[in-house]
Amino acid sequence: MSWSGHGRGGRRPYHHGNLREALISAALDLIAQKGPGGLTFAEAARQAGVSAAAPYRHFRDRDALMANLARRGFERFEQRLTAAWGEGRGSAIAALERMGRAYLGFARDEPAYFSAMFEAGLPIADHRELKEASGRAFAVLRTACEAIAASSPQRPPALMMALHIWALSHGIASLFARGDAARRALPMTPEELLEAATLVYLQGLGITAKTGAADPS
Amino acid sequence: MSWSGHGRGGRRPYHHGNLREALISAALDLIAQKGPGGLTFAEAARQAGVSAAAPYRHFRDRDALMANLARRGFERFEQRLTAAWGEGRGSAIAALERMGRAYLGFARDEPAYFSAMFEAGLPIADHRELKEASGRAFAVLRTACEAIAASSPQRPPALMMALHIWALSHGIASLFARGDAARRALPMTPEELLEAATLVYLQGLGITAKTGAADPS
DNA sequence: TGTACATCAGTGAACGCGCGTTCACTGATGTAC
DNA sequence: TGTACATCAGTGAACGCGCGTTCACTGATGTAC
Repeated sequence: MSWSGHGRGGRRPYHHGNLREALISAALDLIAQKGPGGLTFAEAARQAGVSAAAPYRHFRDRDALMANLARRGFERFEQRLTAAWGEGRGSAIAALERMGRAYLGFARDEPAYFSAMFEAGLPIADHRELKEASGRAFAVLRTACEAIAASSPQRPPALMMALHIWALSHGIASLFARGDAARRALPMTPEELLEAATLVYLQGLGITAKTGAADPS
Repeated sequence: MSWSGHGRGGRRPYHHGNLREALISAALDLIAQKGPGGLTFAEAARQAGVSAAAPYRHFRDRDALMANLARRGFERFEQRLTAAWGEGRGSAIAALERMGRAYLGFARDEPAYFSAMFEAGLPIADHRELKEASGRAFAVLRTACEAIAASSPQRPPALMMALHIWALSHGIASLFARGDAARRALPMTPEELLEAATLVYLQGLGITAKTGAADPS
């Protein structure tokens, strides 16, 4: 980060050089520390080391910054889910378990993104970009469920499966796995809880693990 | 509400008479309209028609008011779940379905309470009253699961069942059933989604509806 | 039944603070010629 | 290669606003005698 260290000589350069990214990073810090309400334009500017007026060159207002955060969050989330799915490598069920762990891991490792995406009160219907980014992340889960449904004799509706798994993962993530102070205690790991629930659910659809990897015993 | 209408003569009485309740009611309005961050002491006082200093006679600060709201929310929630359970009337499974609908109904009808309970960022571990009230609400669900587990040949662990059903209900409630702008669209009712998921889950535990009331067909 | 007094629940003025936002400006950068 | 100029990304001062909080106060209520 040579542009922020600006080497020898104590003088800050007039141009920040990467203010947009610096504001986003500061905003994530603020949300992680104080929740979505703790994000203010003024404080983000201060943390980035610029005047209070500077952020207006990059974001229309606080809400635009928050929506940008949420969009980025959904993109990172999608990437993480896609990597976990890994084209169903191993077995589709093992891959679904990996996705579940990826969901929980995201809530734990990126509480600020999680908060911006799901708890900032952004009216998702009003932000097209946001709705689309959210849709792309969900599509990964749906693809996984389609693969599993296709190999099941009962042929359960994949959309329904995907919504169920999403809700289950989201419930566990927001109640028990989140990486901030609102996390509730649990007599086991969230991963164990989710894995057990998923296996019971799949069992209910007549789907059982074909590989040894995910045997419920 | 004769104490706020104060009949003939336009003069407001010096004493409000029920300020504590009025503040709580105003706070719920504010949260419902603008989210947890929209609750300020000053605005709540204004809506209740008193000076900005008056609330300090009843709550130490904004957080104390929020925590009080959350506690009341859990109590109402517990009542609603208890009523829905109704000692397992009908069949235990039918009663569990009623509880699921009660969960979603609460998120829809009382978005402000729901928000204060789950999204205000209160560190639940630090508020003993809150943790206990939350625990009592969860206990209702656990009781229901114990009844169902007891009548099942597999004897699944009731605590695990209760956590699964809680997470599932909570996920659907916060994503799709909440009564505010953050609700996501869904190609069915949240109730249908939850009922289907619950039946699949129970099926996975080897539990099927004994009465006709909840046949998955 | 009346009266004195303690207690309670409110007032309203005041203060400091931080935020959002605008404005004319200025320093730096990139580009056309 | 140099130079003029347009454009961009910041500054910093200023303003209004609403919030939190404290304070001495005052009006109303309840109770002891």
